[in-house]
Amino acid sequence: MAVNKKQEFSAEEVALSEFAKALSHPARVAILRTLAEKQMCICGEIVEVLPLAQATVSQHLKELKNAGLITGEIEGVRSCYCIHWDNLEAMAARFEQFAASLRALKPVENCC
Amino acid sequence: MAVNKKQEFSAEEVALSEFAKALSHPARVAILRTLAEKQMCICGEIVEVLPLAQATVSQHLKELKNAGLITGEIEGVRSCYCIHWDNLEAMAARFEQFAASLRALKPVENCC
DNA sequence: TTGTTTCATCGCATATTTGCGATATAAAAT
DNA sequence: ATTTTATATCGCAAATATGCGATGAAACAA
Repeated sequence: MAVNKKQEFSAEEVALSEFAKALSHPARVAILRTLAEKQMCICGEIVEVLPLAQATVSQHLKELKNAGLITGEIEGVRSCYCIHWDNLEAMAARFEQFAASLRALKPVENCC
Repeated sequence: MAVNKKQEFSAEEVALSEFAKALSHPARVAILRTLAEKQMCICGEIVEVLPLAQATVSQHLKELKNAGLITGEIEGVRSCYCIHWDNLEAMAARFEQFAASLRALKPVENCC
């Protein structure tokens, strides 16, 4: 019945999966890359770079903001989005730690 | 109209987002962790560990298999799932490279 | 004041995901 | 041959995600 069972998993698993979900659409990956490349806060420029309508981009920006990966401030008539570097590093660390924890358990010989 | 625009992004962005999607549910993170911890191919034991029905676990296993992160073989009446270590490392490398590519562009002073 | 610009949000349509009971399948056990 | 066991798949319901046109809101320009 599509009950949400996500909260029955460990906090770490949920946290990792939420970061992963933030990156689970190429538009959001592209937005992060664009924000980094611009070396500055940009606004509607993202819309011009992506093959998506303004409303759709705005929604992806909102999701990245909810995930904590970017910040967004209204500056007059424009909006200024930046990468939240601390949280981005926290996400990278989480992914690395997860990979490392699996790697540490890798058997010498795989059974299949 | 919910047209799928994913293929209008770069191959790298799509590849990263697909790996991310594989990890975007805590059940799938938990399955990978469990497979690593067991140090062996396990079968229905995953169902006992997770708070999900057998049919649901089977579906998550299928998605992990489609993403290339695990292998699955039928062994008599049982199924044997293992982590696909090469592809797991490929995924880890992709995430790391993405983080590194953003990090390299981090400005000395953030504008917001 | 009246437009114009920039962006967020609403409302809708469609697609995909999540979850599970029921059933199918196939090997193994009796 | 029949039953049991383990697992995949089907079919459904509900939830969530994706996409965008239309509209709203707020600053700015005329």
